[in-house]
Amino acid sequence: MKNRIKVARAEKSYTQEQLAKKVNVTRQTIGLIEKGEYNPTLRLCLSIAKALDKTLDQLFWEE
Amino acid sequence: MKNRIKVARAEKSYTQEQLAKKVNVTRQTIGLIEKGEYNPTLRLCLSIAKALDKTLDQLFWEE
DNA sequence: AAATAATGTAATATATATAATACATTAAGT
DNA sequence: ACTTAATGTATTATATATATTACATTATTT
Repeated sequence: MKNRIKVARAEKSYTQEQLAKKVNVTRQTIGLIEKGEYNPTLRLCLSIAKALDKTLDQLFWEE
Repeated sequence: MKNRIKVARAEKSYTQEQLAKKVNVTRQTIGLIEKGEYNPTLRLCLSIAKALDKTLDQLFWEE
């Protein structure tokens, strides 16, 4: 489950913990999602996208 | 978890069962997702989008 | 109208996303 | 170098996505 969350988060200068708090998950969850080792739910993907001012496609779509 | 799967599926003239088979879930799962009562995983959202020749944003993004 | 296909829906079971806690490591600030 | 912030990672627990089975209802076809 590759994605571009890490870069988008860096653009906003958020720490994993800050983003986690914004989307109501733990820092660990953000960390694992960024590593691509997680298969997050749509609701969480939508929250993350909005928190980072991106769309789903910008973060999760490929090709 | 509102979405536009049902319309996109109709455009392709797929039954719920046909779509389910393409993305390796049960018909019930597709039905519940279409009704918006489900919070599917990203992997499944990606599979559905590809099966229907849409992007994530086209199916799941709002505003 | 009868038969069949498609969809709705409910109950229980299983797989897995996420939480909670904890400790280790790396990066940044002083 | 030392201190602290940020991130990596592992373990166990919990919540929930999905499967399975089954039956009901609605739409379609003949």
